[in-house]
Amino acid sequence: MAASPSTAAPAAPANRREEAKERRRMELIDATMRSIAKRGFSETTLADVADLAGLSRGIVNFYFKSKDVLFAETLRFLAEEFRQAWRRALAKAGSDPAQRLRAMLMVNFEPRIFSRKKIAVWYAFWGEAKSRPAYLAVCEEKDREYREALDACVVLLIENGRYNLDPLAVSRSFDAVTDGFWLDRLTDPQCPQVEDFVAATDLMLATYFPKHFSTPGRA
Amino acid sequence: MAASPSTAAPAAPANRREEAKERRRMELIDATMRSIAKRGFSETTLADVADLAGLSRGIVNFYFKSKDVLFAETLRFLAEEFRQAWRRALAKAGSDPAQRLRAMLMVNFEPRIFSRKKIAVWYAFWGEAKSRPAYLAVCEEKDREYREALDACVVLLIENGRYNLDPLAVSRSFDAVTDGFWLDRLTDPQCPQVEDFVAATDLMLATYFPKHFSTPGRA
DNA sequence: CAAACCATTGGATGAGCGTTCAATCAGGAA
DNA sequence: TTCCTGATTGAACGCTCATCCAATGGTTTG
Repeated sequence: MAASPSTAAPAAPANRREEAKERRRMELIDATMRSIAKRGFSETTLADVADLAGLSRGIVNFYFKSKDVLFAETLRFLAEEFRQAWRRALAKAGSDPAQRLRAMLMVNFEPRIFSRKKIAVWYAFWGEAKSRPAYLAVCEEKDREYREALDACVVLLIENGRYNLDPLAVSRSFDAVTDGFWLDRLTDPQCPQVEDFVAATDLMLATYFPKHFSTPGRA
Repeated sequence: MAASPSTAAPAAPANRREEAKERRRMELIDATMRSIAKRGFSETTLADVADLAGLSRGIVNFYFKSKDVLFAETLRFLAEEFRQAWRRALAKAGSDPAQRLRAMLMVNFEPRIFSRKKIAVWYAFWGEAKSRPAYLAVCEEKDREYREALDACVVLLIENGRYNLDPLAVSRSFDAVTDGFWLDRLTDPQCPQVEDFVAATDLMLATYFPKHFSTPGRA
C-alpha cells in the first residue's frame, strides 16, 4: 500500500499537475454527460461541452484526441462506475446467495446510478452502439461481466432452494427488468419514485424465490 | 363501409397518383430505418437515406418538409405499427384475461416487431427523446396506451385468481422486462433466439400466475 | 528574479450537411 | 400527337461544427 518514491510527497508539483489534469478530464466528461442528457447525442457539440464546463472552445481537443475519444471515455467512465458499484455491493452482501442477488439488482437503483442524467447517456450510447464498434465493445463487456455475476447468484440460489426454474431464463429476466426500469425512468417524466421500482423488484424476487424473500408490504 | 364516390374507382388516375406518393413515402421511411440501424441516429444523413432508397439527393425535402419531420413520421409509423399489432392480438385472444395478457406480451416478439432494424430505431429515438418534445410525445402516447391495456389485463387476472399481488408493480415489471429483452436483442449480437425470450416470458407468467399458466418445459 | 514549460485561449480553416431551386423528365389529358 | 401537370434531379448556397494552431497567461524550476 505504500506509495512509490516518486509519488511519496503528497503535494509534489508534478503530482498537483497530474491531479489537476485528471480533474479537468473528469469535468469535461461530466459536462459531456450533461450535454447529452440535455440536448441528446446527435446535438451535442464540443462547443456546448466546453460551455457547460466553463472553459474555452478548443479545450476538448487538448484533453482528448477527438470528439469520438471523448465519447468513448465517457462511456468507459460510466461502465467502470457501474462495475465498481456492483462489486462493492457484492462484497458488502456477504455470502448468502439471496442477499447477493438482491444486492446486485439494487445497484441499479442507487442514486449515483439511477439518475436521469446518466441513464440518458446510457440510452444515447445504446442508440448509437450498433454502428460504433468501440462503444459496443465497452457496453458488451460491462453487460457480460454483470450477467456472469448475476448468473452465478441465480444458479446458487436455485440449487440452494431446489426451485424448479431455468437459471438462464431467470437471470435474463432479472437483467432485462432493471434495464426496462431504467427506460421508464428516462421516458416517463413524472411519477414513479425509486421506491416503486425497488418494490417491484422485491416483489419479483419474492415471486420467483418465495423461500428466500417475503412479499413486500401492500397498499 | 362503402367507399366515397371520389375513391370508388379502383384504378382512377388520381388514385394511382396518391398510391404512388404513399408508396414513396413508405420507401423513404423504410430507408430511414435502415440508415439509422446501420449508421446510428447521429450519423444518418438525408444523402444516405436517399441512396438507400435508390433516389436522388433532394428527394426527401420533396416528400417531407424537413429532416426532423421525416424522423418524426418514422417514429409515428413505428408507434402505429406497434399499436395495431397489440390491438389485433388482443382481438384475437378472446376474453380470457390470461390469454389476453399473454397475447399483449408476445406481440413484442412478433417477427415484424422484434427485428434488430426496428429495435435499433426505437432505441435511437429513446436516446434522443429527452431533448426532442415531438419524439417524446409519440413515445409517451404509445407507452401510455399499451400500459393501460396491460394494466387492465393484469388487474382482471389478479382479481380472477385472487393473487396477492400489487397490480401496478406487476404490470410495470412485465412492461419493463420486454423492453429489456429488446435491448438484449439490440446489443447482444449472437445467441439468444426468439424462443428463449418467449420461454423467459412464459416462465415469468407461470411464476406470477401459477393458477393460469403452467411452467414451460425445462432442459 | 528570470527562464522554461505547460495549460489555455479563441479565431481560422475546411469539410459536411440540410435546404433550396431551376431545369428536366414522365405520364395522363385533350 | 401535343400539352400540361407534377415528380424528380442534382448542383449551388449558407451554415454549423470539429479540428488546428499561433498567441497568451500562469506556474514551476533553477
